[in-house]
Formats: sequence, structure tokens, C-alpha cells
Amino acid sequence: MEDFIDVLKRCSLFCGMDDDELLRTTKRLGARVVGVRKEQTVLSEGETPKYMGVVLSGAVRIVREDYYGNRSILAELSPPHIFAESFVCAGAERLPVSVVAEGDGSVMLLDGKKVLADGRLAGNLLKITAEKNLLLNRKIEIISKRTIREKLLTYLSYRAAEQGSDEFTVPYDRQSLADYLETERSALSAEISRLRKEGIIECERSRFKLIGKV
Amino acid sequence: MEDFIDVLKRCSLFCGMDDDELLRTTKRLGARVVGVRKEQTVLSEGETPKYMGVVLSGAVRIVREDYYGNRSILAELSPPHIFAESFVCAGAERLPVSVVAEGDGSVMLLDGKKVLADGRLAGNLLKITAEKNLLLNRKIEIISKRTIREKLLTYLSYRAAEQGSDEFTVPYDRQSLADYLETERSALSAEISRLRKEGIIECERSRFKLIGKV
DNA sequence: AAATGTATGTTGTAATTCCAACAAAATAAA
DNA sequence: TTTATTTTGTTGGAATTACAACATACATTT
Repeated sequence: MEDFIDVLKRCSLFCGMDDDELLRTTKRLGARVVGVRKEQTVLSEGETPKYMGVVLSGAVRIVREDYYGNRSILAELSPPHIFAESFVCAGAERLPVSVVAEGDGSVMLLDGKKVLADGRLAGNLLKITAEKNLLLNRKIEIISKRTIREKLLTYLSYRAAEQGSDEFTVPYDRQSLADYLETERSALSAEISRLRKEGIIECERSRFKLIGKV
Repeated sequence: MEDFIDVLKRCSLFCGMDDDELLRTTKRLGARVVGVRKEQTVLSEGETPKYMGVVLSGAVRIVREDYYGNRSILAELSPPHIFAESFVCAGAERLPVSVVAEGDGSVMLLDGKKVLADGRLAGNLLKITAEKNLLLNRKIEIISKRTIREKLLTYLSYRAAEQGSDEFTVPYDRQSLADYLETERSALSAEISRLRKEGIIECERSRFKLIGKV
């Protein structure tokens, strides 16, 4: 736990706690740090939402897959983001998504009930679930666009804004970006090519640049 | 306010309060009951999220419109649902959606800061925002399906489950249903016709029936 | 360096959706 | 009832996407 104290201090769940308080709290809650390997499933769709987690290193993806194998990525979360907290707080019967490690890394798992029983943590959770809400709203805004071009440009604009520059990276390779935008990889590649030819974007792998009209 | 005490008692925000406590609380918060007319905008996209609201009668829709006039319906909320609470709790700078009255009705508007300052109400808000999260997740599941047929059937399955019957209604007319499914009205109508001809559904206006294979 | 595997780009065809225009049905108003 | 108005259904062509198959580029391993 001590290894990740700096990450945990940046985590909204423990907002306002000093080192000592933080260590005592995680200990009292019986928090477990778990190492995860690339592609490993941390929590599975369908299971009872018992735990909420904190990304300590690496990154996790919130994903869902339908009968036809269409993978859908809801979000990629880097440290010190929290996951599965909404399903615990809402008392959902089953997890509607899976949590999968993007690469090797580690997460902290917390017993949902114990977290909710702690007034301080429960208070912090309100802001967290509300912010998660904004993220989902944004994702809906993006994928409700009718063409791949619009979806992509809307998404890229948000990334640019987040990183405060017209040059920025995206945490996805082409397949994953397609899974996030809810579309086809090859069609996405083709659209990126067209945007490049038209001088609207520059792009190399996961590095993009939005070319603004002067 | 007294007219709506029964609605408010069913509202999760006031969970666990008796009549007297409820009236005192709303009074203390300076809650205002506002009558709304069909199509009237209650809160506008872009404004600062200052208020959260409760649907008292009628229904409201959470909507967004893009530059091309594509209307997107995120949700339809009936009494005693709450709206705009996530944006207040997250401290968002601008409202990313509008709230529009579906028909004539009334809503209660509450000052966001005052609600958050009340420990009891803030505690209740956690469950509410988390549940709103589930709704958004569901909406994403629906619209991430690749065809209108799949979107529609997924949505209808949820409605059937909610109403506990394979015969059920939908709170939208064709245009609104299309706006919720993020697709075209005419294409949706055509798909409904096909599903009907194939014996997969029965449908008359906003009343649907899912025909299960025997 | 060669071989293997993975990621990305390209292309043509089939399927689906969009869009516009109109027809038919239902509802409201006169 | 008759006339508007709104809602829903239908249709054909244009636009877009999905899908499959393959080419190319890049990375990793041996």
C-alpha cells in the first residue's frame, strides 16, 4: 500500500486525508492491492457488484461485449481513477460491464459496503459518481453523432481540450478507438486517411493534431 | 408544495422524511414549484448548473441538439424523478443538455448549493447519481448496437422487463423514439413494419408486444 | 537478418441508414 | 362533417458503414 500512497492521495475518494489517515483507512477497510497482467479481467460482467476499485498503475478499460462479439469500450481509466463505484452505490444486482487491465499494472479493491459505511468516503463518492456521469454524457454525445467522421472529430476535440493543445495523444490503438467510437476499425482507418488528405488532421499512430482553419 | 407532498415522499432525495420534515426542508431550501407548459424549456444547455429539479407532474425530457438540428433525447423522466443533479454535484461549468417539458406539468427547483449543504440530502444524492449512471450505461448499451433493429429490440426488452410484461408502452411517439435511439424516424418506422411482418413484434402506436418464440 | 506476429491502411461489395418526398391514418380544430 | 394539422408508414436513391480480404508497415523474437 505504501508504494502507492502518492497515487491514493490524488484519488478523490480519499480527498482531504493525510498519509497517516489514508493508511489507517485503507487498512481498516481491508483494502487489497492486486497486480494485474495485460488483458486480465479484474471484474466480470454479470457478477454481483461487491467491490469498487482504484487504478494504481497501468490502466483499466470498462468494456462490454455483445453476442456477436462486438466489443464496446466505455472508458479507459488511468491512475488514480475509481471504477465500479456506481454499481455498488446504486445497489445494482449485476455488473453490466467488465473491467479489464489494459497493460500490466495494479489496482486496489475495496469492499463496497465498508466504503459506504464510512461517512467521509461516502461523501467523496458523490462527486465521483456525478463526474462519472459527465463522462458518460460525453460518450453519448460522441457516439450519437451519425457519421464516423463526426464521432471522431468530436472525440478528438475533447482530447485536445483535455490536453490543452491541438497536438495530443489518444489512449487507444485503432481497434480500441473503433471500439470506443462504436464503429468498424477499417472504416475508421479509411476515415482517418480521408481527414488527413483533406488537411483536417495530422496523425501518426495514436498521436493526432487538429489543423485549425487560420 | 402541499399539493405534491405525495410525490415528494416517493422521491429518493427526501427518502426517510415524514410530511412535516419534508415541508420544513423544502421551505428552508427555498424550493420553488414552477408550472411548465408543453415544450417549455426548464433549463437550457450552456447555463450554469445552479439548480436541480424534481418532476412533480407531467414529464420532462433531457435533450441535446447539434448544429445540424439532430435532436438527441437522453431520457424521459416522470414524477418523482430528479434532474440536473449530476451537473450540480460534479460542479460542471455548463449544462451539457437542456431540460424540456414533455407536456403541461410542474417541477420543483432547488438551489444546488443548499441541497449539497444538507448532509441528509447529500447522502441521498449518492444513490440517485449512481442510479442515473446505470440509466446512462443502459442508454449507451442500446445505442451502441449497430443496426436500428438491434437498438429497438434492446430498448423494447428493457421496457418489457421494467413493466414486467411482454406487452407494454413506450413514453415516446415515433419521432421521439427515433431521437432516443439516435436514428431516423422514417428508417425506424420501416424497421418496425418489417419486425411486424416477420411476427417478431406487435405494435400499435406506442403500445408494443414482444412475441416470444414458443 | 529472417521469421513471425501485430497493427494499420486500402479496396470493393453488400448491407444499412439517411434523406426527401409523398401517402395514409389519426387527431384536432373549425 | 369538413378542414387543417399531426403522426405514422412507404418508397427510391444517395450516402455511409460493415465486412472480408488483402497489402503494407512496424515490432519482436530467434
